[in-house]
Amino acid sequence: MREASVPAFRFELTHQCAASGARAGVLHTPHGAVETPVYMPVGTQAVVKAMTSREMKEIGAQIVLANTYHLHLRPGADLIRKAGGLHGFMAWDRPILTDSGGFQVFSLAGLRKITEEGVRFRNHLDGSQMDMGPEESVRIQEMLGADIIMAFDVCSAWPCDETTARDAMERTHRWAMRCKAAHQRNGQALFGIVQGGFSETLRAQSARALREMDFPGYGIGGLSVGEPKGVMYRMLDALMPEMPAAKPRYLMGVGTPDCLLEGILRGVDMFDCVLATRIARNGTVLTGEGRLVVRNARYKEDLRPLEEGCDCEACQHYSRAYIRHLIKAGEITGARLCSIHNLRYLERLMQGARQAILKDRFPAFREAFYDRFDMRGAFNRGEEME
RNA sequence: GUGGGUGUAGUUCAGUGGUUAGAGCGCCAGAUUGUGGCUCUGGAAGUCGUGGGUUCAACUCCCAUCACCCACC
Repeated sequence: MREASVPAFRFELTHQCAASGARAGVLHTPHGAVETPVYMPVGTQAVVKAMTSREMKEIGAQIVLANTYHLHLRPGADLIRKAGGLHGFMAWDRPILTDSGGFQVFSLAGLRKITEEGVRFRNHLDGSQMDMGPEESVRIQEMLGADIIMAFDVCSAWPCDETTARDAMERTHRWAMRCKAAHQRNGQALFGIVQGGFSETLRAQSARALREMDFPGYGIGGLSVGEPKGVMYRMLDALMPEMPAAKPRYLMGVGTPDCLLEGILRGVDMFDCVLATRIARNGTVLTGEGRLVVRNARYKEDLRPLEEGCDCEACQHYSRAYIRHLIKAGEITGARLCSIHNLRYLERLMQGARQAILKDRFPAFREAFYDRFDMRGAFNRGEEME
């Protein structure tokens, strides 16, 4: 018997920009609505590093990620289920998305063996052996209780020959079917994941295959793994026409501010990325003018905020000189303030994008971003290889 | 005053006759895209206390001297 009290997952496409492929919508979940396009902060271990759930709310985060592999290893899904699922465990009453552990299969290469059945890991904490497959991943994700869960997929590397990419893609499709068959939890949405390496043909083929399986939403995986940005954009261009308009599209692991806008331009609704919080902990922040390495000596006596006009706690109360001092001194609060700023920066960027879409002015918004944002340096990765 | 010890990179120290003297930390910079990351990579930096001497060759051995430390008068 169905639990009528659990609202079903639903995506509402609110508006499509008349001047581009950019979309604005709303994800309706058991824990409330998420306005898209959305950047989802990553909280691998049931915490966005250095942040409390209350602070995440103050920043305006609508939804956060957690990771099946990491939480299964420690502290274990049983404990989290007993604690009221991830929502209860981490005191976060807004939506949560869990990644399946598929990406860990990829990033822990060398410590694992993949077969059709699943993956055998040597876990990175104590080296002991563990198995994970589509059914196991879904079972754990049901216990964790996120609003959106991801299929257990096979991610191929960059560069990658077409045969390897095709094998990974086809296995991803078979595993997607198995995830769907295994998934039972009411109200929780299971997203399939598009793979296909760096072949436009395979990407389109993967999107079609997933569409036929009829998932409530679709991840786009296997991108932003080191390829030039132009390659990633070509893959998006190739697969997007095959994606059902009525379902949300989630570009996994992206990214930098410019990549977010390029994704939105091409019709992506959801993103996640560790970049903002990771670079924050190493003393780098994002601003409308580009990246600012506040750790650098040039900011030693700079009493201005990280970014003029930013409404975040760091910018409202503290100077670059102070935050640099904290970072240099290894003080935790330095990492916290940079994280708060970067998360708030991306939140504001996405809000701006959404407003522009609703006014059919997304291309102009994107142009205005590039006019100010300094793309020199790291954010140019791979472009010279084009 | 006597005896002993120590003086080498910003700092703490390795280096005891043989190429352009090393390390940790610090400093400077770079990296970071579904987090194995308070991480990783690279760089700058020393007339080896000073002055003599021995030697083909001295951070290294000898003498003097200065500074600091310890012990004893």
